[in-house]
Amino acid sequence: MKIDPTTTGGLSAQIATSIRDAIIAGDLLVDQRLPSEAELAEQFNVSRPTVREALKRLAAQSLIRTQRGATGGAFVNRITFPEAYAQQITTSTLLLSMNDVSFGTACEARFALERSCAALSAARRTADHLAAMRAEIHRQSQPGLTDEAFCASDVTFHRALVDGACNPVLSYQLAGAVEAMQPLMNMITFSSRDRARIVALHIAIADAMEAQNGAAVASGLIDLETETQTLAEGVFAERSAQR
Amino acid sequence: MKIDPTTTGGLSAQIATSIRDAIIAGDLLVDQRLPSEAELAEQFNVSRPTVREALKRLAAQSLIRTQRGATGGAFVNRITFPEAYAQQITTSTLLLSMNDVSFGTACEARFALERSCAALSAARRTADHLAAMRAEIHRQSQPGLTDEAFCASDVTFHRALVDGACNPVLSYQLAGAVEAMQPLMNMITFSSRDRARIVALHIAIADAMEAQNGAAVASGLIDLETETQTLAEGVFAERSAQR
DNA sequence: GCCAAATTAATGTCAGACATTTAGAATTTT
DNA sequence: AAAATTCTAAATGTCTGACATTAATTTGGC
Repeated sequence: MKIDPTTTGGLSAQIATSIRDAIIAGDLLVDQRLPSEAELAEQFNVSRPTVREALKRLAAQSLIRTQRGATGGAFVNRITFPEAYAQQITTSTLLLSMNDVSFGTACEARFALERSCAALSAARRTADHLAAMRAEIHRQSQPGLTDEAFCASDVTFHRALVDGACNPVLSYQLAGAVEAMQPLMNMITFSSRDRARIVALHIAIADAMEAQNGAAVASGLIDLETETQTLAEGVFAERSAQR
Repeated sequence: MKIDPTTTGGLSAQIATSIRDAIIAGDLLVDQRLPSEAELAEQFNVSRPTVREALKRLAAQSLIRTQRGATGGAFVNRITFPEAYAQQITTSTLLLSMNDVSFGTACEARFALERSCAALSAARRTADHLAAMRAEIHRQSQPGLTDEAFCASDVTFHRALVDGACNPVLSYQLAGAVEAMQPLMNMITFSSRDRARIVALHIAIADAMEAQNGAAVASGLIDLETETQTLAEGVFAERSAQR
């Protein structure tokens, strides 16, 4: 495992890249122990702090985990779905908030992706998924709910829909798309009339899920996207008028 | 900016979490300079190496960038789409390779997601997107192409299709799904007959794109998924027979 | 007034030490 | 002999202090 001097960013970055490539290439298998920090320092001909910085970089990406103690050390980590979810959500959220992506573009992407699992979810959803969706609809109907709580419930509703496809890969890929929209949605103030319309659309989708009618789920999602886009346009028009 | 002692994983992890939360919450804006390492060390009451480990963790997630020199320091980084792509692809690839996700599950998710942009891509694709797809089809038809090169070209073809939707958020979300499949596809050996069938399906999809017929693109993708799944089943059946 | 050299402030790296944790071996006790 | 306890060793976690490197700024000379 040698370092490639063409890669930039300092020694610790080069070492991190070197180890990461070894993991991706399969030279280091899951749960395999890396050499100790002192040994790595000797191998790469750098000091221990430099090695440590490299290892922390890898730990930040969940590529390794470290364990203290006599038999401790750095181990190649099996990335779990929850870990991958969390990373994806963080990255997606920041990507949207930092690149002034328009609401319309993000919304379009989100609903397009979500529609992709309509058929699968309708076919495979369990009673639990349906119950989770109904529960969120009930919560959304409560008066006195803050806008933030309403949005959070909306996210939970859609994640239940996505999870209904019973495909963990699909759930993972969609986690970022669904969750990253929440900050954007939070910018919107929902009147009680708006909420009623959204709840009605959610009910229609849940009904379609109950009937295992994939086409109806997809069309319900289209209606919901239209409603959301219209609502957002109104909000943004009002904002720019105030200026 | 205080640290939360309940978070686990050592001081550097706590400090990294604290700064990350400040960035996500918007307390630190893009391009804003963080205090110097020495100042952070004083603020958090830790030593400089500990602060540095925390900063390296954030740098690994592209949350900050560092600059040397008199006016240097750590700056909140604007995550670019290419950076986000790279992270997503790494995470997705490792997630699939380390969790023995079945080929069928991954393939299903990938094509479901890709179909989600069929309509948009058909409607908005430029001549460039179409040309890129045709170019890859031509490459795939070349005899003497290695399986790996064939798969790589396949990925490029599909990314061109996805990019045709002209929605960067969609492209980003799909990058992981499309690219992470490549290692799994590489496990398959494509006979020249297999390749011919795949190329024929690609041509059908490209033709549909040229005609801006979204439904035809979607149905072409369904055919391609069916073909891919059948092909994979054959390969895996043969492998298990050999055992 | 302009160009070059010194200054300075920051990150990058190194060396060595001590603290802490943990598994396993050695020892003592029952 | 078995079980509980203590000891030991190996590893990560952290601290201190120093020096190297980089790049903007200031200063000095022409």
